[in-house]
Amino acid sequence: MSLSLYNTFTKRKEEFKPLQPNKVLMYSCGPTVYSHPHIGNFRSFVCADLLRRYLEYKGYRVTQIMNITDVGHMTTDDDPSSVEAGEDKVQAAARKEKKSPLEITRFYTQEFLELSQLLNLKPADKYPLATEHIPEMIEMVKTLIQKGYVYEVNGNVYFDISKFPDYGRLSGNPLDKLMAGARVEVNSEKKNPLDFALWKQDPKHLMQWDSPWHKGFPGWHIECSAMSLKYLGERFDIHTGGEDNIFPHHECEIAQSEGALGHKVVNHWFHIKHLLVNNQKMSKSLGNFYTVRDILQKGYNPMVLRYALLNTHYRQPLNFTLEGLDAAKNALQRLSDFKLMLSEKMGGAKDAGCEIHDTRLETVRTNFEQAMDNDLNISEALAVLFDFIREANKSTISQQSAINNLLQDFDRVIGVMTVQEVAVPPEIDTLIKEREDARKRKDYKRSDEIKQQIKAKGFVIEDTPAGTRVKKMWFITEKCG
RNA sequence: GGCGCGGUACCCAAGUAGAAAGGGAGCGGUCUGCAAAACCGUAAUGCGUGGGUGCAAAUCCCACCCGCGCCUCCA
Repeated sequence: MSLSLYNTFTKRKEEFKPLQPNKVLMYSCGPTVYSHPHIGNFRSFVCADLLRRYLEYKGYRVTQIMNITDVGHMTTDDDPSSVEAGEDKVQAAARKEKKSPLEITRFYTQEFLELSQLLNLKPADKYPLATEHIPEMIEMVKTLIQKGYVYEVNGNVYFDISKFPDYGRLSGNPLDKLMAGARVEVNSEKKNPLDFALWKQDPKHLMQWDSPWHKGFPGWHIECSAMSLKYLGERFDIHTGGEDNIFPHHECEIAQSEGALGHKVVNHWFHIKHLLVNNQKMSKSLGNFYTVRDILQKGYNPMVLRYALLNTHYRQPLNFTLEGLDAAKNALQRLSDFKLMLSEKMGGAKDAGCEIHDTRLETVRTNFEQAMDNDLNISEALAVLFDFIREANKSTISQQSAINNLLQDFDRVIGVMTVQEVAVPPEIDTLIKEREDARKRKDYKRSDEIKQQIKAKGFVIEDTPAGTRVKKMWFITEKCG
């Protein structure tokens, strides 16, 4: 079976064929590290992670590079109070927080990596920083100058898009229409309003590097071209990013990389749709803006957030709601309870009788793979899993290990079942025994009191035909109710 | 104005021509000291609206109505 993926460049689903057998070179657009990452940022990282994990599940060896953008974004965004027109986001944050740009980017890079780990993202092979690759960027700009794609005005270096006829192809934007609808142009230095900066000079900018042109700093787009070339080479398989990157960022990247190298560089463009909150764009003024930390502080286990971000197809806008987060929590609880049932070797319904055979397990696996092969249809894949769980819950289970292997394999892809097993603390054990005694005496009042005490400590009591069982409340803390 | 995406039950969400998946919530059961878990039953005579093509349409075509994204800040 082969994987088919939608390619933004061709606007079709295509069979995925790596450049080299069994190997995939993947570049993921990473964060700009100037503030706390929000759940929308992480949707695209989680979806890129899902793609990577599924490729690995299928036996590819994946090399994944994720850039950290720590310089260069221009901004006049929806928070105008904090950012001056044309100011770099990192610089604006530095001014606002009264710190140096380096302190800012280090802090938020660290936070990004911590959150990535919490959300069970497989670490990229390398997280190159833009500011540590200035020489590579300058090299590439030099090459572009040699090849005649570039012009220089007052120490600013621009890419001349008229030299690159394919410009606009990725996004499907006809250039004349783009110009017709372009926002007010403030920069009269450019030959064409769509020309974009490779190198800028601005004496007020806090971060400055020497260059053959003028002391200054790189344009945003050049970092991905330079760093993907350095770490993945002249051609690579997949480039991922949020849909907002299609234009202009990735369009510019294609122009730079292909201009410099003289051939196609990226085979497959993989873009993740944005998420909405309560069917509206997330924004601070609407009060529906959530950082990843906001969600975790509400008491949700990071796996719950991962599941919620994952469970809608990546090319579908995801409507994020707190209700949806609770649904995700309960779905994970169901998965978790199923694993518990398996580990306790308890059959399901007493009158079940049906047995699950190995051939059935293979069918489940095949169905899961077929769903994922179809452009990562995670919703269908999860449906296969949940159908199986219902079936297994009412069957006689005689081969726990085969089922466990199946679950583990699925979880190599979805990555949500990895909560650490924690031993039940002795104090809880004592309480359980005390409760057992109370129950034997039929002192149910006392028994229920103890149950409450145990719950307050984050564990749930369940009396099963096989005895009393205690479960850790994994997915949400009491704080959230 | 240009390019593109979406509107499927109470909520989320698959399905793109041939009997409307799955998750969550609710309700009714079985079980239980009570619960929980699990299981069973229950939910769209219908897939934004109006037309059209087909033996057959959520699925194709046309029009319209909503929502969203991008058009040099954005994952």
